[in-house]
Amino acid sequence: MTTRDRILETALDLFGTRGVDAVSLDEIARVVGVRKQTVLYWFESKDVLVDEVLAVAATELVVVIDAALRAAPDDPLDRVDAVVRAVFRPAVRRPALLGLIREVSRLESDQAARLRERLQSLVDRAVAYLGNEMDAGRLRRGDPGLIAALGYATLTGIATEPEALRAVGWHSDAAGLRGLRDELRAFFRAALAP
Amino acid sequence: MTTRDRILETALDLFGTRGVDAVSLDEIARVVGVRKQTVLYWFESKDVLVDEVLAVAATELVVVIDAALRAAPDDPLDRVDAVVRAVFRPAVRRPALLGLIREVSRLESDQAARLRERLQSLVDRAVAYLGNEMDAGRLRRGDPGLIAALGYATLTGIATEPEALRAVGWHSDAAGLRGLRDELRAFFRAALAP
DNA sequence: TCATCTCTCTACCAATTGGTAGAGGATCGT
DNA sequence: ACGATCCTCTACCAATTGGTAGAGAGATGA
Repeated sequence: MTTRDRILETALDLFGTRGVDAVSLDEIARVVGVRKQTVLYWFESKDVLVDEVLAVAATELVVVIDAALRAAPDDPLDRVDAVVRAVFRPAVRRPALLGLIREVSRLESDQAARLRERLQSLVDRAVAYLGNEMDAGRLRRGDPGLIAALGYATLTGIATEPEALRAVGWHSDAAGLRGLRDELRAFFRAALAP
Repeated sequence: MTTRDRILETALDLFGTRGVDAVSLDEIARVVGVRKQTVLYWFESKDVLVDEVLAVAATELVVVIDAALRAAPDDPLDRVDAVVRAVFRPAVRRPALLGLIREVSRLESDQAARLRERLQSLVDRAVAYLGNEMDAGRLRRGDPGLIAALGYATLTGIATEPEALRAVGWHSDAAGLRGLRDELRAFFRAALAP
């Protein structure tokens, strides 16, 4: 892997788990095994680095979701289920991914705006889809936009806050992961069923 | 209000909306209208300040929830509903409150540990209650701990991420707030009904 | 061989960080 | 009038921040 890619990956992990502001270029460089100035050679400033990291994260997310949807059956509950399963795996294995998206999107900045732009079409498609299925009576009636936001909040929240799970006695072993994933699926099914 | 209280309140707002690391003592002092050294007079270090702010936030949350539960009817769906309504108001009016709790609890630190300690009894009570009501057949069966975590994730997520709501075309006016609150209640009802 | 391009380095910078030292103005009970 | 205590101030500090300047090693192509 090139130095550039290693910097991107390391930055994603550090930014996502500890926050953009809390991670210095020096620290990223140290983890990669390089000097800070090498980081600044590849990315002209920290802002640019953050932007690129966000682009990587957003793309990764879109790809995973798209792939899951292409393979999913027709029933909307099954399709929601497919998305949950698809996002769940990278989310818990790499909490930094959703963590970073969440952290940045919460702030008001140019970066947040660009990130939102990159994910907007995904959001629009999801909202339109939910609306259609509600009209067809295959999903519980409600505001499609708010339902989508609630789903996002639930999934992102649970994936980015292992501490909350630990507080209720959950363990992140294989059985725990399976249990969590299935509980999450049942939760969404119950919440969305007509 | 005393200087100390104003520092606490300002710190809660700033920490909660922008993150602990991103907010300097200088900035807190400036907003309060005082010098940084005055902040350090009242709180011997930034760590101590963070701790005290967390204590305030945790206490506020516990008080609000307890009050709502005391006034709520017996049916578990109604009780969940009461908690949602009670937390919803301070959460959207002051996103910093839940935002701070979420941000800190996500990190692994002594502060996170102390915060968890302060909220643990609340969590334990909620989990035990959910378990009992499931046994009584008044709630959908599931892992009470995970269900509690999912509820927390949904509520906190939606309250701390206005950007996600904006992405689906939501507006934070009076009608929007009412709509969101009701959608949230319906979501939980559907997700938890037996 | 020479020049060029890619990549990483050392050395430095101004600004900001959390924190210390200690002076001085109020307000208090005596 | 008095010292004591409470509160905020100015002035400073070492460490860290993001960023600049420019040298030099190593490969590549002519």
